[in-house]
Amino acid sequence: MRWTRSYIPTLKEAPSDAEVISHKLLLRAGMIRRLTSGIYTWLPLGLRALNKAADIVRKEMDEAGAQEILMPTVQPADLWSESGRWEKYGKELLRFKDRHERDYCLGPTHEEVITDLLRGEIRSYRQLPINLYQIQTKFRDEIRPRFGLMRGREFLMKDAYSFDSTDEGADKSYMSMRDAYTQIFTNMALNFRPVEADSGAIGGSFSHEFMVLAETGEDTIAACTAWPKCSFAANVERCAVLPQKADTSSAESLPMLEVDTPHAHTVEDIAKFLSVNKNTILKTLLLIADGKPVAALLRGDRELNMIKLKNLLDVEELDFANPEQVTRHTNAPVGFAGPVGLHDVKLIIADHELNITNDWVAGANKKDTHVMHLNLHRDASITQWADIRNAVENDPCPHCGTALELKKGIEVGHIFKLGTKYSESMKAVFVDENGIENPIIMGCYGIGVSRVVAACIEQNNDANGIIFPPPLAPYKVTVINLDPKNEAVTAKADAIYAYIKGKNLEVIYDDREERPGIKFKDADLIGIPLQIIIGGKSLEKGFVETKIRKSNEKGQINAENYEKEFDALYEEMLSMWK
RNA sequence: CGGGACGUGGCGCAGUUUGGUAGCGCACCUGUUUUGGGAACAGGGGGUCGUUGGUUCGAAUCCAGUCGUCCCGACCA
Repeated sequence: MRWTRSYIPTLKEAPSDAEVISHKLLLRAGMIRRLTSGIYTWLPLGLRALNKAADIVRKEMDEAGAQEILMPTVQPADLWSESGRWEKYGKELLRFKDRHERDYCLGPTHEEVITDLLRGEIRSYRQLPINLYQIQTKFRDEIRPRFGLMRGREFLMKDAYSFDSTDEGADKSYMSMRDAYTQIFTNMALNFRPVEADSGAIGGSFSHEFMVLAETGEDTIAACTAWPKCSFAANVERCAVLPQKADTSSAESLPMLEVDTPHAHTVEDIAKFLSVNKNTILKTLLLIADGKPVAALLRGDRELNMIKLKNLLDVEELDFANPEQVTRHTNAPVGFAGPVGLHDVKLIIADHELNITNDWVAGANKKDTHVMHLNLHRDASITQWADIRNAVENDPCPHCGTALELKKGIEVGHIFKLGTKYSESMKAVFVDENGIENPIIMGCYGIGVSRVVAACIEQNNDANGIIFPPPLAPYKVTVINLDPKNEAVTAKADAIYAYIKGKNLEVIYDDREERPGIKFKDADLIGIPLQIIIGGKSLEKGFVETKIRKSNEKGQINAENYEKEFDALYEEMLSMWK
């Protein structure tokens, strides 16, 4: 493709509303433009990268035995009522009515549609297993779209759904998708990790996320430092924290003692006021779980993990209590809650880490007062000891005990074993060998294709722009004609361009009548892996210049017999990404 | 939804405090000279100052509403 015939509107400066690097570079490189919040147009260069990602996904899905279909974007409300999600899904589901006042939504995901499709087709176990997927535009009315493509409202997603007649079969389907995903992200030359994840609103029994490691990631993952010997990695949301040995040495501790702590209502304040470390303070958080008050006890320097607590209590809604509720249940303003004397709070959950000592500082449920030497076993009545805090750096790995480290990640893929959640509510059944009707066992598997492009750029860039890995690069090579008015230069550039095109490599030929500086800057910005530069000065000396974007390695190849040298250079560039 | 910031030619910004009829850099058009890391000079085109209403002789500027965008928190590919 000649640059003069393509539409690549690069920008010298990024629009001020772009914050993260991938968003800025996508805009500057002329790959995307914003239409409205969280909704983007893909320009030619960007679309090429997007299609590369989609093609890699498609190839591996087909390889894994899945078959591509295409489902509608607009979905009828009835289906969502059947699964129960019309009520449950919330505002993220964009709803609207047609001219007959019938309710519809834009599909944020397609479990309902695919289940509806297959319940009409599948009768017998002989028709299973089956795995269908699509690469299609999704719409989720996100609370806060941000970071350009990273969290858009409209985005391209690959979603696959597996249907099995047995549990073992479903596990096999799941594992095969896990392998396919690993292959897909490997083929994209991304630095990623599969991690254990929470199954969230989609439901189901277990799931893994695929995380691209990047500083700007919105998720935090806890990974075992013994990698790759131990492969454990989990979203901190669900990373188990193992109980530690109880410390019984201080069992005969001092009697509990009230102390005045005027105006000290944060852990910080109390630590300062009493000159103690935050980890000797016990904090008591009041929450409302499906309308009932719950107290969660944690070490002062820890964070409550709402997901763990929610799963433990098995409730629909879990929220922090508001100040009035706190006052009602503790007889004190916010900041003085403690585990002793919470009469109408029936559920008191203590993080099992609190076992390590029997000497705590805690709130006294009285204004401006705390207690010292609190012994939870002696002084409080704990409903349950459990793992309810977020994992932190250096916690032991749940698999091997080695220290964990925390890393930032961008979620680009998520796989779920759904079980019979949808097949039961929507009556998708089959008849087994014994003539008995059973619900189909399902799995669902997603990849954020447009997010992959953003994540790739987050991971591969420098001060000059994008550094595309060859598998996702819109073009593999760029031929830069530094002086289009110079006949000798142009003849050579044309010839090299034709040669590379003839090899079936995608090549963008910068034939613009611009100053060299502009072309160098643009080539770096759009991140094409290999640059071939033809200019008057070097051509007179009998060579053309080359630059590998990733290593910034500059070289030259013979201008007369460039074929072999080019081929070798191209291979060298590819090997840098292996 | 709560908290914060912003809205002025395509992009980046100044001007708003203290009202007087819109400016700078980049980009664009014409010409000349240039031509190896975002050229120089000269000339030129383009803006209902997000929008609505109010105050005023006069509003980008003051007041009120409204729309939009971005950032920080609960969601998810």
